[in-house]
Amino acid sequence: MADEDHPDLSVLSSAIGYHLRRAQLAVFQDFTACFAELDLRPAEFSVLTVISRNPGLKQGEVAALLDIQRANFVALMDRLERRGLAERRRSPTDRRSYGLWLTRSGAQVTQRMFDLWHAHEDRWVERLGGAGERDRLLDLLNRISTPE
Amino acid sequence: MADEDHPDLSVLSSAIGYHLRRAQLAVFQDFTACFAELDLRPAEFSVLTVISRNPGLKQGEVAALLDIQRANFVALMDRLERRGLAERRRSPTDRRSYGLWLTRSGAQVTQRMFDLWHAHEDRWVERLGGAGERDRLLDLLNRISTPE
DNA sequence: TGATACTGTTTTGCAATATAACAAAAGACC
DNA sequence: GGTCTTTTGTTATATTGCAAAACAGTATCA
Repeated sequence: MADEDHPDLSVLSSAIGYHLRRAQLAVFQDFTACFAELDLRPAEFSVLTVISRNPGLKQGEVAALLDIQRANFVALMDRLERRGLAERRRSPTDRRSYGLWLTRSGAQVTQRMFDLWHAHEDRWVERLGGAGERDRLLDLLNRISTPE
Repeated sequence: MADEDHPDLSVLSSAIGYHLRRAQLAVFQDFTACFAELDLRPAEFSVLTVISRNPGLKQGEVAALLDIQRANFVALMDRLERRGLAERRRSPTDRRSYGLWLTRSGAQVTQRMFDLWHAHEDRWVERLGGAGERDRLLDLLNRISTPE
């Protein structure tokens, strides 16, 4: 039992999932604030990143890489295309599929995006106590999210 | 640029938010599977936990503790009440507010819930490499989610 | 050729979350 | 005591993220 002013949260305070959710929320909120200037959501950030590093990848491949359902990926890509950041180009060998590419404007935005991202990321690294702590965190998170 | 079979995800692979999201998703999916037997979502788990440890807390207080909007808490609590797990009792001193309590049946379910939870949690601790690693992870996550 | 599998798409539903507005009640202040 | 403000639970509504089913066009393969 807890006293009046300081409720007992001890069970939750040792729950991995509970803390993962809170941390993820904090980082995503900061992300949204940082990228308000470019009006980019986390999912769009990751899509632009993948396309910029791997131009020409098929739509379904990008979706699978990011664990996004093909069906949900459509509207996401529609928006990037409507904003002139990325485009679908018909595959010359497979008329069902599209390759995804950045537009010239999309490449510029992506460059600015990476700059913003480094600033965002650096702040969190500092808060964690340095790159070493960041690596430790990523290692632990990978043990959780890597299958098997 | 990346080769065909192994797309370059290096930028994302060092992104804290990206890995937080993936880890949180993995843990929550496992949570859902573990608690299918009791048909409890993560939010309901946390509410039952708080009420069981702090019976009589006001509805708004529980919501605030868990960072749940008062408005969204209503339906959540409605469901727990409809299932006979928890109940609202009018405060004797403030006719606007309710104190939240577990029912007898709710207390039993909560006990079973904690058992399931320990099994769920232990699996993840083992996967992390022991309680020491778990504590290290929680410490890092707290540095992220704790304000300032 | 014909059966089967893949690709992008549409539609739909559910759950989580956020905001605005409201009535009832409490508290503050003169 | 009577007004003004704040709190509490609630309703309604919109948005977002995510998942499943079904479909048409296309490729693959026996």
